[in-house]
Amino acid sequence: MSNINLSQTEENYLKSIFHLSELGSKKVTTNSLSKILNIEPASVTDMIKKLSRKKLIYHEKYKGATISKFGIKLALQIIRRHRLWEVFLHDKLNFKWDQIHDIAEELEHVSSNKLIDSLDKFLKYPKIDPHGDPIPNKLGEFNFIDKISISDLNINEIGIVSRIINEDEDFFSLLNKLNIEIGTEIKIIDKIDYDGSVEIDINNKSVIISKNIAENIKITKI
Amino acid sequence: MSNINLSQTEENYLKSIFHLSELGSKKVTTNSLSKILNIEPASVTDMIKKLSRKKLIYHEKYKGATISKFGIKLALQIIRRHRLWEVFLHDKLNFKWDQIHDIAEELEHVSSNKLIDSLDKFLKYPKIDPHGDPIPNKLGEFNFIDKISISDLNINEIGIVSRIINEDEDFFSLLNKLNIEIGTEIKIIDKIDYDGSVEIDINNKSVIISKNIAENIKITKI
DNA sequence: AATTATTTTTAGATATATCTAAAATAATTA
DNA sequence: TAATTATTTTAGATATATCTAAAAATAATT
Repeated sequence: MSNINLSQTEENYLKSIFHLSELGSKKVTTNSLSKILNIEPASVTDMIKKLSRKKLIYHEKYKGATISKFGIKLALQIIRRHRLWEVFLHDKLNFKWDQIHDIAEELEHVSSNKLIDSLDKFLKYPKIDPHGDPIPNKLGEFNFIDKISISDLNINEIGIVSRIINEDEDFFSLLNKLNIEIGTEIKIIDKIDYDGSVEIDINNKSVIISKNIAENIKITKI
Repeated sequence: MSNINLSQTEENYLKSIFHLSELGSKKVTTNSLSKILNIEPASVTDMIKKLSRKKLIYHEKYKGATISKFGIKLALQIIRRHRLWEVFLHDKLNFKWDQIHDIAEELEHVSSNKLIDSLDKFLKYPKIDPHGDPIPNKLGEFNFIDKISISDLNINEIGIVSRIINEDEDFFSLLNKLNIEIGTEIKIIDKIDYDGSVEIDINNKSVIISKNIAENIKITKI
C-alpha cells in the first residue's frame, strides 16, 4: 500500500505545502514556506529536496514546488488526524475551541491508522471540526466547503459564523475578545471603502474589524 | 515550577531508568539500559551524561546511575500519561489490552498538563490501567501494589490474574494464546523443581509455563 | 537593457541521537 | 594475585534538521 514513514518535521512541511498550494492547484514558494513555518529559506530548500526525492512534491530549481497526488493523499491523512483530535478535545474533554489547535498539532503525528479510525468511530464520524473545517474520511474524501466570508456580505445582511480560517493564536484571542465563535450571529452595519474594514454588530455591540479579519471569518447567510 | 522540557528520547530513557531502578532504590547500569532500549552502550553513556547534567539522575563513572527525586517526579508524570492513554484506548476506543502499549508509547509524549488532567477527568480518575498497573495522580502519588505472582502460589492454590508486568508484544501474544487476561482464574497443578516451571490449569486446560512467565503474571489469591 | 532588489540555493557549521572500534576500568576466575 | 573476561567510556563517524553567510538565479525598476 501507499505506506511511507514521515518524520514529524516532514509531516509539518507537507501539511504546510498542501495548505499553501490550495488543494494542489498552486505552486508553493520557498519563501512562503519559510514564513509560515518560521524556518530560514535555506533550511526549507533542503527539506524541499528531501520531499521531492520522496515524490511527495515536484520541484524545479528556483521555480517553486507543486504537491503530487501522493503528497496530497498523505497531507489529507495528517489533516484528518488533526481535525479528529480537535473534535475530541472540544467535544469530549471540553476544551474551548481556541485551545485545541496546539495540542492537536502534537497528537496528529501519532500515526496508527487503527487509532484514528477508532477515534473517528468513537466521535461518530464527524464531518467538520470545531473551527468549521471539513474532516477528510479515511479515503481522503471530504465535503469541500467554500463559504462566503463577512467581507462578502452587504450592509444590513446577517450571517452566522460557520468557519474560522486562520488558526493563529493571536487571531483566536481576538475572536474571543470580540465574542465571536462558531454560531455567532453577525450583522453588517457599514463597509468602509477606504481600506475594506467592516463595521459589524455582535450581540447588539458594534465594532469595526479589518478587511483581513473579515475575510478570515466564513459565514452562512440567513 | 519544576517545568523542564525533555525530548521524546530523553523521556524514554528516563522512564526506563525509573523502571530499572525499582522506584529509585537501585543503581541502573549502562548495559541494562542498552538492553531494554536496544541502543548501543556507547550511546547510552552519552545520554546518561546528558540526564546527569540536567539533574535527573546522579552518575559516577563506571558505577551506574541513580535516579534523583526530580527524575522520579518527571518519570511518574510520563508513566501517568502512558497509563491514562491506555485506559482511554481500552475503555473508550475498545482496543484489546494487548494492542494499547505501542500507541500509548507515542501518545505519552504529548506533554500538555491540561490535556492529561482533562483526560483523567473524562476517564473518571481511574486508579489502574488495563494491565493492572497503578496510575499516578497529578501529584505523582499512586497506590503501590506489590502483588504475589503465579510462582508464589502452592500446588492446588487458585489465583485471579490481576496484573501483567511485562509489556513486550511477544509476551502479550503468548498470553492471548494461553487465554490469560486480567480476571482469568488459574489453579496450580504442579511446580517443577528442575527449572521453576509451573503447571497451571486455565479453563480446565493444563499448560506448563516457564518460571519467567510465572513471575510476570501477578495474581490475587482466592 | 542595465541596474537593483528579491528570492533561492549552495557551502559550511551546529546540536541531537545514534553507530563502530578501541581504550579504560571493574569483575571474575584460575 | 595475575590473567582473563565483561562492562563502560572515549573517540571519531553518520543522519536529521536546523542555522548564517555568500553565491547564483530570477524578477522588478529605472
